[in-house]
Amino acid sequence: MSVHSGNTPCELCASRKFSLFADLPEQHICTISDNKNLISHRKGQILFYEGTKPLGIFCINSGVVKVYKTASNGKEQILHLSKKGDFLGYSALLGEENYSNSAMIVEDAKICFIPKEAFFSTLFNNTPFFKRITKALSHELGVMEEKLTDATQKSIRERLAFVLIQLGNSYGVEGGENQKIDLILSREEIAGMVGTATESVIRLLSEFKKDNLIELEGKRIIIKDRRGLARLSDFYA
Amino acid sequence: MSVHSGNTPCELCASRKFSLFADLPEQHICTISDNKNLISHRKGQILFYEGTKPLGIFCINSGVVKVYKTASNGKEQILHLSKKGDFLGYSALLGEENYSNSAMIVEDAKICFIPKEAFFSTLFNNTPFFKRITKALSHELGVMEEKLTDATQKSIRERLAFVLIQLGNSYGVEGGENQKIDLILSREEIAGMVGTATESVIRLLSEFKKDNLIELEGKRIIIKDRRGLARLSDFYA
DNA sequence: TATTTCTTATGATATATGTCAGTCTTTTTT
DNA sequence: AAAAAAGACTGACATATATCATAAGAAATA
Repeated sequence: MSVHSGNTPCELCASRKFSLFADLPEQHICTISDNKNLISHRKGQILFYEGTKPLGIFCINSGVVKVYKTASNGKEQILHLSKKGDFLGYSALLGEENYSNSAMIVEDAKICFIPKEAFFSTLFNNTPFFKRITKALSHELGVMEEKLTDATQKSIRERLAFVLIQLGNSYGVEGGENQKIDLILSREEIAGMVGTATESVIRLLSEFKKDNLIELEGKRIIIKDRRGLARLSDFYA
Repeated sequence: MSVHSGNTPCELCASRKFSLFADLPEQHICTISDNKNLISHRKGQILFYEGTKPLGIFCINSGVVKVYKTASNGKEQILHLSKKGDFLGYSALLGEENYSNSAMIVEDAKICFIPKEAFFSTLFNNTPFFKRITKALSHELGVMEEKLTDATQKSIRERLAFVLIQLGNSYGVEGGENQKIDLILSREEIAGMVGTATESVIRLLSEFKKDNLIELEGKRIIIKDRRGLARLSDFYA
């Protein structure tokens, strides 16, 4: 974990255009920029732990982070994956609560930490920005409600198919007919995304492979029949 | 559904002290008050439908409302129950999206409708109020994440026990050793809260009764052994 | 009051999925 | 390169829970 203080000011940051900072006025960008800290993280490192006190927010410059909760049986439920341009940890800050979830690096990452003072000062002096943050929060809530509904009403097979489609959308690189998911997740992590046992994921993946829906290349998954997966996931019904 | 325009100004509303409007300054209370509309709703009526456009927020003065999503198999997943003092529909408004869920009256209710203009004007001219709304939103997100984790990692029995405890907390009236849940829900609705089939709820309830955890009085449920239920719901902790 | 409709309840049955155990493979460490 | 650890995979098995069917009870309607 290495600190690059003063590295790449936000004004010039390439991943800013993907973020909620996208159209922040010059003045506020500078407040943020002067206070941020770019840190490099390796796979497996923890960004924050459930139950601890948030001191600022994180803005992902590169890499992938999983945000998850640890259930009482010890298993991880992955709530979402975050990548370039995503903000992390603002919900705990705005909720004035300790983190309700944990975050771990899944793919080596460069992440800016913005202390809460700088974040809040920008937020409370810039209503449009505050609105955008609130909008993002509301959207996230809707997504989570959808996930809850899927979790209780859909089968594991349907949910796995859906997770694969989503991974394809976010991390897919096209190659002819196929779409390769360019992100390495363990089977256990995929199980954490679906909310099931690791063995079930393994079994269903080989089934999907047998049915020519996907291709397996070690840990890598290649989607061969996106529509087939969509049909399976009950996306339209 | 009857309209009582100008009924009980917010200044004098008894349920305001339970709400996010609790310490709004006089001036803003009046903006809200002058624009609101108190409407009486009967059980079964719909407040809003998933997919439609929000035009304002709802503030519950009395009664109970269920907020739910309809899954692709036609079953309802109840996301939460709302009562006196609760706000409804602000998430869709702030997210600038159509309603992501529906709301139906579960117990006859009096509900104020506040048009979005009045709500927004208060929100954007009163940062502390905006903060409180955002705080509520963040909290809701955390609760939803917890529900998702429970849904994937706990058994139906555990979840039902937990739902009963929560219903006791929110709608319980004490009576000696026991706690009567003073809210009439169909078994189907309880199933919707737990995220399971109606028959499973019925079966588990009679099991809980046999184990002397609860008492059944028609649709009404009386909690006899709260600690027993808690133990059941939180097996590992 | 009779009739219809909805809800609760119980039984029989099927099955998806979790758990446990063991092997093989890949990755990491020494 | 060898040893150790972690992860992927497969099989056997148990079971919680969904589904279907049917009946009794309650509530709504005529």
